[in-house]
Amino acid sequence: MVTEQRRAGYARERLDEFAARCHAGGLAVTPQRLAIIESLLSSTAHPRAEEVFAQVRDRHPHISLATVHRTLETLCRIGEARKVTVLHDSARYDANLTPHQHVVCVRCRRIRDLEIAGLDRVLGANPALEGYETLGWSLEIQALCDDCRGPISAARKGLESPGRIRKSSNEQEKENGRSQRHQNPSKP
Amino acid sequence: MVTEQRRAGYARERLDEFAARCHAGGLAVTPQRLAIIESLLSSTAHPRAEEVFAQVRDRHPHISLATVHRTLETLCRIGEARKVTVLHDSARYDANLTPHQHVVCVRCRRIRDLEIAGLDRVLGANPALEGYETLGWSLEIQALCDDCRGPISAARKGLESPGRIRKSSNEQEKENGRSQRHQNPSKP
DNA sequence: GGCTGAATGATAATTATTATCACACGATAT
DNA sequence: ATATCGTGTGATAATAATTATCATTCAGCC
Repeated sequence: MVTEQRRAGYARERLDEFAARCHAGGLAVTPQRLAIIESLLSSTAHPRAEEVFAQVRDRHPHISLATVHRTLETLCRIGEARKVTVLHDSARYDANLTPHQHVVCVRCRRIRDLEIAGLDRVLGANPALEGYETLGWSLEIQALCDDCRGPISAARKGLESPGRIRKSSNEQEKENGRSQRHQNPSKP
Repeated sequence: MVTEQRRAGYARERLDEFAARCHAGGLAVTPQRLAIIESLLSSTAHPRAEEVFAQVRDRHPHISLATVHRTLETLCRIGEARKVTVLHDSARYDANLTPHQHVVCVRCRRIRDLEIAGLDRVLGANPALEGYETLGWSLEIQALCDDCRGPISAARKGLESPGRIRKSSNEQEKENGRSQRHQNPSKP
């Protein structure tokens, strides 16, 4: 995915398969969805919903911003796109400045520290980073924790689809982390 | 940072040095700041602002949520804490499903793809991941790009700290278009 | 102890995102 | 093709997180 040619070829391929993948995922192939995936595939800028909206609007002046948000999350759910910012719902802070990484359970959103040896060796002096002054890096592992693995319980049902988790009056919060927000099944 | 003992020792040390570090950073040492760093240091839960707020409130019933938000960002700015979710302001999407990582310029927030070899080898079969079903991982490198390096110009001042970037009232809009929300000088 | 600029609290404003719901339309069977 | 059905969409309201504003307070320094 380094050259423009490779990117364009990849995009064409993905676009060709899109209808089939929608069907596989039980989704209707709508002009809006096509426009959105096409816009995403044509960009290397990791756009925000608003930016996709602006681009798609040129050809679909009637499209709604809500549809763009919805569709982007849908694309992530069926594995056609991914969110660069996985833990996006609200900011999380950490005063531990020792080198460490994080595992995040994609369902309950709890975060645990992780020490992974040898990472700095892999990252150090990477030629791809030419022109950048590296300040730091963070690795996040998306996973399912023991508690959240297994069949979807009734309590958890309905949380599978993406959506901000809101404080619902009857909801008991776990020690930390809110309920699941979106699936991110993309496996590198 | 694996055992509780080590964590507690680290926290005590950091707390002891906190006042000195504030002075070094040109910041006043206020009870609110002390309470917030103490709360952060006492936790391994990577709390949200709201959660820190709840904890700090026990001893400082008059503290404002805005202060907690402000202070957390301040702590990040002087390097006393870090945001787990670096690109937090708004969600960013990527349709490129080939294995790749991202470099983010912390000033202009542009994201560029990166291919780093050997990462999967380092991550595979890590004993620290016991009890987790790994779904994916993402590595993000924070950096300064060529364009943004160098002395801070007047125009760029204030963009140093991570966080949402807003229109400042004195900043006249140069575009009529609606998406002038974040500093993002276009460059592919 | 008093001065001064930075920090805070209270609150309004802004922004991103999601919920709701009436209606449109894609998919499938006829 | 046509009718039918259920999902998807557009418009808009609602919600949540975060930041701005501004009067007041207080930490740091004399």
